[in-house]
Amino acid sequence: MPKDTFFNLPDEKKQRVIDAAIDEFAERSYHDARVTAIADQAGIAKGSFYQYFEDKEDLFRYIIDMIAEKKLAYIDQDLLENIEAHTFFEVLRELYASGIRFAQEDPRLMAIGMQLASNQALYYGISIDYMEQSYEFFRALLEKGMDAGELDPAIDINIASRLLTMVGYSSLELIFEDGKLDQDDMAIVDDIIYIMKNGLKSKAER
Amino acid sequence: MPKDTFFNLPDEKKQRVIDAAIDEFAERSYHDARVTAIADQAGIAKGSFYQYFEDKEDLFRYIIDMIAEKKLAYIDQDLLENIEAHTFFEVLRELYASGIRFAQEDPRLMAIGMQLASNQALYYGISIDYMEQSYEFFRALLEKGMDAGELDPAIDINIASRLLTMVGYSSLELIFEDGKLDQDDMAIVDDIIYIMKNGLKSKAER
DNA sequence: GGGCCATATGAATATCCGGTCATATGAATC
DNA sequence: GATTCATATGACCGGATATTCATATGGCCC
Repeated sequence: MPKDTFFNLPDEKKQRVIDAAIDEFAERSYHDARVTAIADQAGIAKGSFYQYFEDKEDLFRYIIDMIAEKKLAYIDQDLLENIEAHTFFEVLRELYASGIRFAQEDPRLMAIGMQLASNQALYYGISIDYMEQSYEFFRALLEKGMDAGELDPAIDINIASRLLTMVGYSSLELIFEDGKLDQDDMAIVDDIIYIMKNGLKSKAER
Repeated sequence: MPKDTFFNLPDEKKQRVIDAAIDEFAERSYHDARVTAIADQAGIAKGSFYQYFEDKEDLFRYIIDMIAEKKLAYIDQDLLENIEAHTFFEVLRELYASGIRFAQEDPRLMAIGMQLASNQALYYGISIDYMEQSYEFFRALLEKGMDAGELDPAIDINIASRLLTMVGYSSLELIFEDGKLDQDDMAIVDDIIYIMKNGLKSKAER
C-alpha cells in the first residue's frame, strides 16, 4: 500500500506519478522497470518516490490492482446484473468484447496485464489471484449454461473454464499483433466465439 | 554459436554447464538470468564462461535451439512422415500429447519454452521465430483438413491456427496445476480436443 | 518572528551484474 | 627441461539500479 503522503498529494501530481509508472511498466518488465525513470517522467525527485511508496513492488501492486479494477468496469454492468436474461454465448461475447474495449482505451494497461497473465513464473505471488478469479467466473458461467441445456454436458467444466480464460487472452494477443485496433476486431472475436461454440469439425461429419 | 573451447570440453563438464544454464533460464527471464550463477553452479570460473561463449545471448540461443530440437523429437516421427494417412484430429492429438510428454520429461525446458512463446516482448533484441513456425504448421494442417472435408469451411484458418497454438500451450499450463485436476494428463488432452472438435454448444441445440 | 511538522530533494551508498584481462596451469612436443 | 598452446582463473572495471539520509523548503499555528 502506498503511504499516506501519496494519497495526500494533489490529484494532478498523483496522476503524473501513476501515468509515469504505467508508461514504464508497459514498456519494461517489472524487474527492468526503473524507479528513476518513473520519478523523472513524473517530475519528482527520486527521494520523493520513497516518501510515496515503500518500494518498487509497492507501486507495482498498486498499479496492478488499479488495472484489475478498471478492467472489471469495462464489462457491461447491466449485462452482469441481469446475467440470467442472457445466453451463455451472449455473455461470453460481451466478456471478450469488454477485453477489447479495455485494450483500445489504453493499450498500456493491456500490455501490463498481458505480461502478468502470460508470465506468471516471473510474478509469483502477484498474478495468481487474478487468474483464479477468472477461472471462477467462467466456471460459474459454464455451470449455468449447462443447467440451461445450452452446453454439451460432456464438457469438463474445469478444463473449459481455463481454456476460455486463455482464449480470451489469445484474442487480445491476436488483435494486438498488427499493432493497431480497428472495427474488424469484433469480427475476430466473433470468429473465435464461432469456433468455441461449434468446434472445428465440419457439419457434414457430425 | 558457442566457441570451439566449449565443444572440446569433456562431455561431463559440458553437461554441467548446460544443466546449470537450463536451471537458471527456467527460473529467471533472459534478462534476469545471471552468468555468475550459471558459472557458480557449473563449478567453473566466470572467466571460463567467456572462453566457452561469446556472451550470455550466445548461450541462450544455444539452449533455445537445443530445446526446439528436443521438442520436435518428441513428436511421433512415424506420424509426421505419414501425415496423409491420419485425420486432422489424430494429428492434433499427437501434437498436444507430444507437448505433454516433453513437459513431463523435463519441466525446466517447458518453463523456458513457455517464457519465450508467451512473452517475446521480454527479449528485445533477441527475436526468435518459434511461434511463427507453429502457426505455419497449424495453418498447413488446417488447410489439409479443410480440403479433406473434415473441417467446417466457415472457420478462419489464420485465427484457428493461432488459437490452436495457444490452446496447446494452455494444455501445458493446465497439467502443471497439479492437485486441482484429478485426471491424468492424456485425459486432459482428450477433453481439450473434444472441445476444439465439437465446440461447447449442446448437441440438442445444433 | 519562531517553532513545528509534513514534505521535497538529490548526492551518496550499497548492491549487483556482464564482460575483460593479466596471469596461471598443465599437457603435449621437441 | 624448455617451449608452446589451449585452457582456467578470479580480481577488476564500468555501468546500472534501488534505496537511504542529511538537509532544505514551505505552510501553519502561536
